[in-house]
Amino acid sequence: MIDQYDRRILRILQQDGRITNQQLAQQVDLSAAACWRRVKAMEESGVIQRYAALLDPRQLEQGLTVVLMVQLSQHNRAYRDAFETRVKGLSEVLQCYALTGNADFMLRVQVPDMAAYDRFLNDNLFTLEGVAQVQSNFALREVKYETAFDI
Amino acid sequence: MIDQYDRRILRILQQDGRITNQQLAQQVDLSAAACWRRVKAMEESGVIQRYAALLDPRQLEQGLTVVLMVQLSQHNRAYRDAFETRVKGLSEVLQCYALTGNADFMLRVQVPDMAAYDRFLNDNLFTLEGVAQVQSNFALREVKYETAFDI
DNA sequence: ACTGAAAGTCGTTGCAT
DNA sequence: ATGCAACGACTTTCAGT
Repeated sequence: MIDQYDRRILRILQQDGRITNQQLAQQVDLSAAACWRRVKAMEESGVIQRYAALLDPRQLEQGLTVVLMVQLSQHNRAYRDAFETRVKGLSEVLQCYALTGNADFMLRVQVPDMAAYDRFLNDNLFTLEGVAQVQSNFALREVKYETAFDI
Repeated sequence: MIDQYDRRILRILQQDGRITNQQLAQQVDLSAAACWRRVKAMEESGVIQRYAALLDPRQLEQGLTVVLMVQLSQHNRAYRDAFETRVKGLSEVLQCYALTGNADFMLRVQVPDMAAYDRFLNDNLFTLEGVAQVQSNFALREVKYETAFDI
């Protein structure tokens, strides 16, 4: 089970995924070897899923964020699976959740500009059977973007 | 400016933020020193914002994801700033975007369970002046979660 | 800008507790 | 589970192109 040492390790790694093992060990007050073994065990068990560099989309010409609410026309398995499989394969879709409420799915899409978004919709979403409604909400501002949650 | 070498470096770092500089250099076909300087320059300029370990919320008792749509009663600066400042300070709120469309904001909140979400709403959101409507959409499933976008 | 080499630091394993 | 010690691997800097 995960104990307080693990939690402290995770809290730090969420904020700095590239901290050296030695520094990490020092901060959580363990020997380097003990700390290292704990991190490896959590990578193995999937508690730590992966490490990522987080980039600035605006500096990389991917500055348009769109939040989409999608409704399917019927809630059968075929439409749902087709939609989810498509979504997983689209590199513009960074996040997708199946939701309770009016909309069936929420998507976050990251594209360079409106022209690219237009293409994205026409080529990838409107071509899908069973997509009844798509509401596009454009991000005026990113108020907060955090990957770290409470542990 | 960012060139093709930088792009290749970024693509790899998005997927594996803990790759060693040596491996990275080998994969992009640069010497270790050249690769290292490019990475440092991109960290300096903010193209690389930070490195993060991505964890599994379900294994850490933070398994309830909620997508909130929030409307303010008036669109003046005071209400908006109060809301945004509050949101930035709440560790349960991992993402928040100011949006076009009916809702003014979309929030993604990560909590352990419904009881915690109830507390979150009552303590942090309903206490704010100027919040006219809050629609909570609970995530049934995480279809996709990606931090990497096209470069 | 780049490479190659040098020096210092770190990761990783084996062993003992 | 842990710490210590050793070795190989890696990061980082610097001189030279």
